[in-house]
Amino acid sequence: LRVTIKDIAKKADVSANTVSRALNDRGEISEETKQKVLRIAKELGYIPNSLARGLVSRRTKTIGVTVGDNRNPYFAGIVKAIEDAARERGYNIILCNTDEDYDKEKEIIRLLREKMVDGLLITPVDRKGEDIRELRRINFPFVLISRYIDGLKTDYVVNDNVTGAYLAVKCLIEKGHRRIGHIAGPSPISAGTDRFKGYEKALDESGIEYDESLVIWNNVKIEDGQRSMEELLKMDDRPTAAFTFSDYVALGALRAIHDAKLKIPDDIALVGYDDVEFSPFLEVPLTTVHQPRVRIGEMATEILIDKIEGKSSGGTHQVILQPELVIRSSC
Amino acid sequence: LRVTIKDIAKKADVSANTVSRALNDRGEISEETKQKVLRIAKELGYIPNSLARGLVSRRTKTIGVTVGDNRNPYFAGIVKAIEDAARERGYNIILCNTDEDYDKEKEIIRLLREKMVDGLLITPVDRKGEDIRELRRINFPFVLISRYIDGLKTDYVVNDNVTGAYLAVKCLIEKGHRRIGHIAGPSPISAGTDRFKGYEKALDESGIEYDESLVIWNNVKIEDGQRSMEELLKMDDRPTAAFTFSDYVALGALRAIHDAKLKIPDDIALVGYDDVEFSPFLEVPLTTVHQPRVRIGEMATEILIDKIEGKSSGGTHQVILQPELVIRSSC
DNA sequence: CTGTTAGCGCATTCAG
DNA sequence: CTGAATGCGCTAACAG
Repeated sequence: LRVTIKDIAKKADVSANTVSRALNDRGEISEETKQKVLRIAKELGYIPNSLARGLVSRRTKTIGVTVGDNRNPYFAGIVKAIEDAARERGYNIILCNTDEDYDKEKEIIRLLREKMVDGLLITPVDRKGEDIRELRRINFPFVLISRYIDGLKTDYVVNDNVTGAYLAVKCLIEKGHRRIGHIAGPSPISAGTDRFKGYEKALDESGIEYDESLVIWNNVKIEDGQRSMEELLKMDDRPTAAFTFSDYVALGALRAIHDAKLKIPDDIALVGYDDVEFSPFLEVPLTTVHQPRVRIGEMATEILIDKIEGKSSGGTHQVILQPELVIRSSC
Repeated sequence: LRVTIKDIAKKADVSANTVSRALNDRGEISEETKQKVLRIAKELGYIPNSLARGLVSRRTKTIGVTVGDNRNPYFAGIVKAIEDAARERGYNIILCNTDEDYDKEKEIIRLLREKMVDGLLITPVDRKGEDIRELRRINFPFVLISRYIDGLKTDYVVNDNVTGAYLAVKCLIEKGHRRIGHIAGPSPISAGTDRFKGYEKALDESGIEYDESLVIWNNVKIEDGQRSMEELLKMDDRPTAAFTFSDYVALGALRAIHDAKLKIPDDIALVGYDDVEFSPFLEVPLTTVHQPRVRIGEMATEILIDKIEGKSSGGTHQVILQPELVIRSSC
């Protein structure tokens, strides 16, 4: 079916090896035969077979990428940056969604290793991350994105979620809010607990007592945000403000607020996290915490590929970017 | 380095072949040796090598996916649906962004064929699509998504863009608008010209003369939408309404309108296309045309994998879904 | 400068 | 029921 170097060899009346040399422009070969082989290869519409090549070179030039859900514009931006950076260096990406499910993540990583990806870019779904620790143990190349694993000394590119959340909630407090809800992320995710810590810290610093009933965990999807905000709103002593785990989740919160015919920020103030594309354009422009998605994706990719190709400067790369509060009208 | 069936064979004191049989649960093999092999494989932490397997089976269980830009929520939704459906059937996806560039698309398709993907899910960037025609010619499995190639009888899943756009513009006309701008997509893309046709048709039907200066082509990114809307707004006889190629592009238009301190829909009405996640939550909820992204992604994936696995019911699958106008407050 | 040999890891003949 | 041989397409090592 597909034309191989053997076919070219036959037609060019040389050995398969010579064809290989011509195509890869490697080893000694006369300009004449090289040109001849190249010409015939083109005539025959030759396309190399990466499987065969990878089998011997032990390189596939593809990296695995796992994110929670590529529809979340935060992840979408990172994935785009990764894909651009990877292709720039000759790599493709296999994209997988974990849906923030640990078993799924484990399965995905196993599958990606079967496919012999050269490395992994992972947004781990669990701070414990036994699967990730295993990767570390066997020295498989990977870089964590946006989240880390407790006590694991490994490469990652994250942002300072504690500080980011702290800034967000402090902004709310400065506007006079004392009862502030938190529509939190999943607690197994480092970004979830870190943003919660920032929330706690801001309250604590202002002498506001922490009220457990104001924190609803495990919000990842839009519907999660809606349900949680509905819950917050039907409290007897409902909060006057809320900090959501992400802008994406805030979309659901927005719907709940809208359905309850409440006004932002007068009835309830809102602050998100991530600063995604749509955030400035919402019904009321969303105050949020900015993260440089392009840089995050690019850096993680560069670190990973350098490591794969042995160009790593040694040592572990632990990048912690400083987030930035973007104040708009929702608070 | 990595443990192979040979390693297992040695330890289990059987031939490599027997190991292969045990692992794949195929061929005759005694329950006893099978269990033994399986146990040892697990002990050694064996992970099969898909490259080797693919080299002989001529199957990689991975499909290539190209979209314009995975950050556009429309594509993001489709990609998520594809990934889910593909994994359900044991496939992974290699995701590539074309940035709506034909040369990039060509290069991507070549690369994906090198990687021996079993099939391709493509959002082609050009109605002429010589590269796609070539795929058809050699009978390589692929399904087009959201767009088609002129006169090419091949599988695709699209929506009726002419009708969708027609409905959108008619809605504007019914509100009394006569000068309606069109922030159009790229003209080489079938969806771009088809939505333009729908626009023209609606005008024509209402006896509104077509004014070329009201149509600005080639809008794909948010900034494109902004620039084009700015252009529309600074016209002497500026339009009182506009129809944008996509909701994503409408985001940019929104910024331009906002910067010009104009009100929607009073100063200028707006209608988009796609009905993405954020559309109901914008400053003024966006009237738009709904497309079922999950179904589109799922169907395309099913059709492709059926074809790959020879389960195709024969004939070409040309699915044209009917779009639905979703009226909100922007018009 | 070029051809021959061997092997990457696995699955598929075919013998036994 | 199991083992030995062969080959997928390509590259690397060694001859010539």
